Amino acid sequence: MTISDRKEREKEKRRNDIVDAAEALFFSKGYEAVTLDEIADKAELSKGTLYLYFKNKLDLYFFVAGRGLQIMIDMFQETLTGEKTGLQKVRAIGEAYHRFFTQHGHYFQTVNFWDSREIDSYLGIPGGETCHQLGNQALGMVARAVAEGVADGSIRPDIDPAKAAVVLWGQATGVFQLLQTKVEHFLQCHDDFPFASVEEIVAFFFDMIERSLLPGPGGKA
Amino acid sequence: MTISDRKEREKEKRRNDIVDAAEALFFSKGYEAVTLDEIADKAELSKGTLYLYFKNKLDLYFFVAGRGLQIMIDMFQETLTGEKTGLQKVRAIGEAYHRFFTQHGHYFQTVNFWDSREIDSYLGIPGGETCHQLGNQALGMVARAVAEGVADGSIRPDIDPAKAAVVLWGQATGVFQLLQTKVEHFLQCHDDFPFASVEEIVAFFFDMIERSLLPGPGGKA
DNA sequence: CGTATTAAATGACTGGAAGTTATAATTTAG
DNA sequence: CTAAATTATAACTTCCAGTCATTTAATACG
Repeated sequence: MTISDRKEREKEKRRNDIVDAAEALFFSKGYEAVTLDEIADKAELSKGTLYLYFKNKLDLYFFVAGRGLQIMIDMFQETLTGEKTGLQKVRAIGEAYHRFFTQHGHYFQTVNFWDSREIDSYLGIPGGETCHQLGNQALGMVARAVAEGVADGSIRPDIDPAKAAVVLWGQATGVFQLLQTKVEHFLQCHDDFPFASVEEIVAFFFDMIERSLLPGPGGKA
Repeated sequence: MTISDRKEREKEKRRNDIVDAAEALFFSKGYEAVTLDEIADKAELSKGTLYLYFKNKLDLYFFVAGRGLQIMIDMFQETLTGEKTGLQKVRAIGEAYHRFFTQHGHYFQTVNFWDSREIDSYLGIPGGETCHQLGNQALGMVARAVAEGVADGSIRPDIDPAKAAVVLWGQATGVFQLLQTKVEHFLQCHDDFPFASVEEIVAFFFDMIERSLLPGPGGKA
């Protein structure tokens, strides 16, 4: 079926072009400020056509988020090559997540927009389902790294990998989100918050995490 | 000026009544699904009148968030009574934040909606300004508790209170947010995430935090 | 080649919601 | 009791997501 295959590929490419246009606009103006007419314009298509490829505006936005998640996962994958202890892998993922945050701030924001919604609100929408799956994949990578660390002794044995993955994920996301929305504020309030840089805070955060995972006194297992 | 005082109070009361109506609707249907006509209806006022008391829909929503923040701060205040070490105070605030999250989930969500926005997007809106101020107040309480802990030796000395406050706040918010939006999912996926309860995760989170603040080996100061 | 059938694209249209404003009602002051 | 000022109203405007009848293009077939 080379013929319907080609059509399939063309359709996929068209879909991709639309996401390209949408992404540029979303990144520059934010979700609400962008209209579908604008996107259609930029994609050199009519608005009606958009609805042949996406369920609605949110679905389209979630496709952008899906791209972000894929980039993030690829960055995780890359960083896991080489010999590492479980703890080192956890740290590597954390640092990759931080790189994703700094190098792809717009994607981070978009992913967060998806992630901060109740599950029910995006299951049933194609783009949302994709995000859901990719999100689980990312969380699974963290859980696996923690499990390895418990196995090889680099992480304290009384830790449940699944629980730890959820907590680590929430923590990192929360810290990055706070930094993204409030950095200028913190950096400006010299009196209350005399920070040198965002990196300083991130370094402190990673240090905290490592301390809490390390085997040592107080292990309750 | 008892006369303009009374007017002032009446205006304040009217404003409060509107927020009451808005809050009920926002809590039951979410921000986007609520229309100003509905709110006006419920408040037994016309839509135009709402604009005499609030700048726009978002401003009104931020006033609800402000209520939430005030409740939260009051809970923090309450929990800080009695003799406590700095570390105990940090933990107490953390637990109060958790209680706020469980007992006032709708407020938590509303506050989060505000908190996850860039500063510029809410400065200039009265409700947003209020939230901003209250948010700083809450963060300040955390920073002060950490500082006390460093002073009394219950927290390791190489910690910068301001930095720690930001990180702790981000961490807790991120974990709670993740739990709020994804609990059912985690509790349902028995295979990957065999959780007994949300409390278990929260307990684990608090344990992690305490470990990372405790004085002990590895202190780099 | 030319015609019929199917698929893809269009853009005018609809419904609904945020925000405005001219007018009316009410309250205050003299 | 009347004039001025404040407060409330609801009809109106604007804008945008989403729909659909129609047109255009692609494919299959005689």
